[in-house]
Amino acid sequence: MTSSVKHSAAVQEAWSLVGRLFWQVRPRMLGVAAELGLTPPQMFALRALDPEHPVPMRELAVQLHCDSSNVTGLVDGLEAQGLVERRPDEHDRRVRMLVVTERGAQVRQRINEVVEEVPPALASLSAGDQRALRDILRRALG
Amino acid sequence: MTSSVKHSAAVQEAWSLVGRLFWQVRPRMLGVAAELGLTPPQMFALRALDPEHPVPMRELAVQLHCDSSNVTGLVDGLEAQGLVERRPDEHDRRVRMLVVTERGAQVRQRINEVVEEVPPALASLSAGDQRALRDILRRALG
DNA sequence: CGCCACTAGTTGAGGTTGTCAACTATACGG
DNA sequence: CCGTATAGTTGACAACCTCAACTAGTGGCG
Repeated sequence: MTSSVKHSAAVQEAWSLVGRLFWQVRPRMLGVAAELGLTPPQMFALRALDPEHPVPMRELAVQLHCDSSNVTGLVDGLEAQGLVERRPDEHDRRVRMLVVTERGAQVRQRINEVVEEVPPALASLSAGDQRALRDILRRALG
Repeated sequence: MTSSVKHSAAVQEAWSLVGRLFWQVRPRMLGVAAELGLTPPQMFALRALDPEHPVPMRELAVQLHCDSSNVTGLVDGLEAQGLVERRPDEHDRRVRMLVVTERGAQVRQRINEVVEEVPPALASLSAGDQRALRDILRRALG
């Protein structure tokens, strides 16, 4: 379905280097999940939630690109560990709002610390390169 | 365990933008796996193999950062679809070399086309930015 | 009001992933 | 030749993920 599109050799190589970057970071992600007693999907789910703004379960399913029934299980796990609560919605009795608990917020914070940890390859760049990289990516992603 | 390290705001933001890039691409990855009748892990496994240079199963386990017993199952799946063959090694009768079949190589090619497809955000950069991006990432990843 | 189509979430079946522990077969050093 | 180490498989078990079926609740429309 996806068709081959012509790309410059430069951007092609850049993209492949970005791929290597992510591959390098993968073990760290799995590590923090294990450290916190979460499975990777549970970790992504918690990270996708916002402690300030509860959302319906459906919303989480959309953000994770998965089926609602899958979210049921994920949330079961998070709720069992006291990281998230299902709270009935006031206006629509069908929906359950996902509320991040106090402890859930702490765990989520810890996850974010690790996820946002800049990989050594990037950290070792010169200050100028770091700024240039940021500026280019800003232009790319708006 | 992983501790917070000081990073410049610039590289921090750059890294977070890279994260957004990957999130954008995820659906495409899942899509091509489905299109080819593969599960994502099977797809990664096939992609990790080199049609030119067969490797022992152990080697694949290392590259995928997973247990050998897991590789057994993955390879079972790929072999059942005729994409990979287990071939005895000449020098060590314990090891099975993983040989990508003709059809396996075609499927792998298709996977790579999609994986290497540069996301629109990067493709829309100016030629100069594309080259600069490549050069910076080269310096980062050596 | 009363029907009907639609939506949120759960449940259960079924296939896959991933880990660990136990096992077989083979290699290799002393 | 014996002991230790390694490659791969198997089985048990927990989790993921999708689909189809179901319940409960919503909201439009005659």
